[in-house]
Amino acid sequence: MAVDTEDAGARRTRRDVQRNMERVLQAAQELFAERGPDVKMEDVARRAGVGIGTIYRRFPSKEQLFAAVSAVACQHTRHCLAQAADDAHDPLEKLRAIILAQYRQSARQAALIDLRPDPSGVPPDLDRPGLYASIHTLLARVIAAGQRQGSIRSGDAQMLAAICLELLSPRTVQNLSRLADDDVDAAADQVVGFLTAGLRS
Amino acid sequence: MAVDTEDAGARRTRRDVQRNMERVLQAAQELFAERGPDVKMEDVARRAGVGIGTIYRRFPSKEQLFAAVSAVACQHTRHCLAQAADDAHDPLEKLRAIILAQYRQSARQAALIDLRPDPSGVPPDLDRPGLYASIHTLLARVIAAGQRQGSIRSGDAQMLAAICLELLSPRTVQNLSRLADDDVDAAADQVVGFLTAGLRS
Amino acid sequence: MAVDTEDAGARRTRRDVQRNMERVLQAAQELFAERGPDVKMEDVARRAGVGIGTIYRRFPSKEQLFAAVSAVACQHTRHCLAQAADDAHDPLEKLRAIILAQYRQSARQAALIDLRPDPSGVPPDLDRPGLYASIHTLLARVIAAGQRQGSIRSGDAQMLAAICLELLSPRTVQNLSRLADDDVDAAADQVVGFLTAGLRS
Amino acid sequence: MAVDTEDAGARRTRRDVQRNMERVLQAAQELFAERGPDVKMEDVARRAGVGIGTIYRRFPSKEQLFAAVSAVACQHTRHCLAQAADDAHDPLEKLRAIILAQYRQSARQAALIDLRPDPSGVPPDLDRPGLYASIHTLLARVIAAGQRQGSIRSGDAQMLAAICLELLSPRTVQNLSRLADDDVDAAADQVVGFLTAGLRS
DNA sequence: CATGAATGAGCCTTCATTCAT
DNA sequence: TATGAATGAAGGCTCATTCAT
Repeated sequence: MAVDTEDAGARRTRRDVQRNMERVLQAAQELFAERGPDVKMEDVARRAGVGIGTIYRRFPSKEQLFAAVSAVACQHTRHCLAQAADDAHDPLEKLRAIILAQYRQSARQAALIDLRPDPSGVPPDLDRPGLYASIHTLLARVIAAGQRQGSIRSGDAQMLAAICLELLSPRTVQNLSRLADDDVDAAADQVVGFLTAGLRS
Repeated sequence: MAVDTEDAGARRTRRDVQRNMERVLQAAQELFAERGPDVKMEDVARRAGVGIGTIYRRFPSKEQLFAAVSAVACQHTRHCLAQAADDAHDPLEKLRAIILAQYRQSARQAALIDLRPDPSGVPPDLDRPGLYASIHTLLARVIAAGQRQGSIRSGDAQMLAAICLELLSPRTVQNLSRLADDDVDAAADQVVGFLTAGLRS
Repeated sequence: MAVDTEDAGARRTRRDVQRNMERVLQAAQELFAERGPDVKMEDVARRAGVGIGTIYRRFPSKEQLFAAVSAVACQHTRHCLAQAADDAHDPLEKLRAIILAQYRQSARQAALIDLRPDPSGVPPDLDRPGLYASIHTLLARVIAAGQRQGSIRSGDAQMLAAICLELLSPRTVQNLSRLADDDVDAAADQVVGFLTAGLRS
Repeated sequence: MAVDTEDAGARRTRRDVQRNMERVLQAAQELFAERGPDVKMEDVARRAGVGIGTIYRRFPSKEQLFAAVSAVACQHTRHCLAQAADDAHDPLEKLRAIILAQYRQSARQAALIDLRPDPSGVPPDLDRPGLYASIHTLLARVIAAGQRQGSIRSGDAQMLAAICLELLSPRTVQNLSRLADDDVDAAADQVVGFLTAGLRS
């Protein structure tokens, strides 16, 4: 029984810790998305409902917290986009699904991650380069497949994929969604219509 | 004679002042473009070759310096784009010219200004909203004209204009140019091809 | 049986507690000696193999832990030196024994305590002043005895004792031992020779 | 005249800056001596009568301020001791002069620098190692000279010099001076008497 | 009683802004 | 008027201490 009690205690503690870290990541994600990387650590702590020390226990610096947030969001994004691509068979349909996935995430308040290469290239950002490469490759393959089967007009698939990526950047998603009265599906439809018109052969 | 000397001094001073301000704006524009709005005022001063005090004499705060840089660049951009629109008669040609103008500016090392609305809306940015509105209106009118004459496919002209604007953002311009081996004309051609395909009816 | 069990448990617990405290004192002593008073409580806890909470249960503050370490080491040092003084009859021999005792402690990795008065006087250090006074008195008496019997040259016994103490400070012991290739007996011999030459009448 | 005025202005400014830095070094020296390296930068600034920013303008970190203080004091100390050694011809007299110099500095409130090797060896301390080596060499030579001419007893000159250095450490100087009712000359005399008795052949 | 996660005051450092020269 | 030294508020981070488990 003593053993059981101890185990339960240990398990409970660990669950709390786990939940605190999730709260921190969530708060950081929201604030970074809302106000950029210049948010104060204290603000992150406040929104997470913890003390600053708690953040620093797991993330030794602001930079690393930012990187962690980025990594988490990246994995999520990659997963969503790959999933969307898998769920459709026609290349144009795949593209449409990918775009809708990204636009709908903003409606779900899920953090959007910037999928574009960073021209300044300053922060290594852990997984970001890998993410960019994999997403870019994913899109380029889908487009190339469409070109081979004739449903997408010819042209540099790399460049066309890059253009798609630009139209999936967080700010673009937000701007276009806002212009469509926050009806992300409408915004996505416009973009999809535009893209497919622009890509179709 | 005393008067003459003073006059000469005053005139020279005025010319120096003028030149100093131009240097400051130039330096600020470059640094803001290179490293974002977090550059230090001292760095701006150093690159401009003046003391910090000199900057503060004309621009009472960093925010206002930033706004001034923005305003200058905006005016330039608006001028270029309006010019490009005037020089062509067919709506699609106008669009093509506008896009080329923006892409070529980055090749000329001229600072690109972000023409998109800022979703965070944080900085008042003096002239920016006006610029955005006028550019957006310009594009929407060109597109609407194309729709009326049948050369551009139907759809929400506001939204289509917004999509165009997203593809003219500094980072997009840089990313796509880089992907085309810094051949901005090639990048612009791809985008133009894409846009016209996407817009054409 | 319940009683027996509880008793056994209590006894075992008490033994554990005892051992934990010894470990904590040992770890603190080592770390204070190695890295000065700026060691982190967490490092002490880690080396002791306990949680920080365990330290705070017995020592309500870092200062008190430091004082406790000091007190323990002091008692040990005082014991060693008094012992050394008792084991010899000739005053000069007593001194020699005292010095050797202090130098050999450093070779045994035993923590050396600073026997000198602290000019800044900052930390109350519980027992330290008492220790200093008693050691100083001990040395002064040994020297005065030597002076009375003529084996030590005349002079202010207080001051001569103070000089001896300076040559017994931890850092001096370490520096001189190191210079003698870590041969503490050789270092002690040099100091003893020096001291006895300087003290002898 | 304009030129003159400007020059005067420039010179005056530079003099102020110079004086500020001297104040900072002075304040830092005093506080480091009084309370060790854990003083707050703000306290240094307050005692120097400047803002913290002013300190950071010249000394990019606390560590570097500390190093600068150390370096200044070192040069002064080395100068004093070398001077003292030059002013006497008999080796024993040289030693006496060196010791008096160090003891009298503490009376003059001049910062004493620790001339001994640091067993922990942690801080690089800019010039300190060089200082230690040069002082140690100086003392060893003086002692060796005394040994050659017979006025100092034989023994390891390196070790004897090290013992002298220990008796010249700031804390020793302060402790012994205090014990002699702050009569540093008396304290120095005792140490000199002790040393020469211990060194004389 | 032991644990170690959480806390937050406090320190070092930066940088926008002011002001004496 | 131009200069750049001085200022000090603010933010990142540490670590002694507390407390829920």
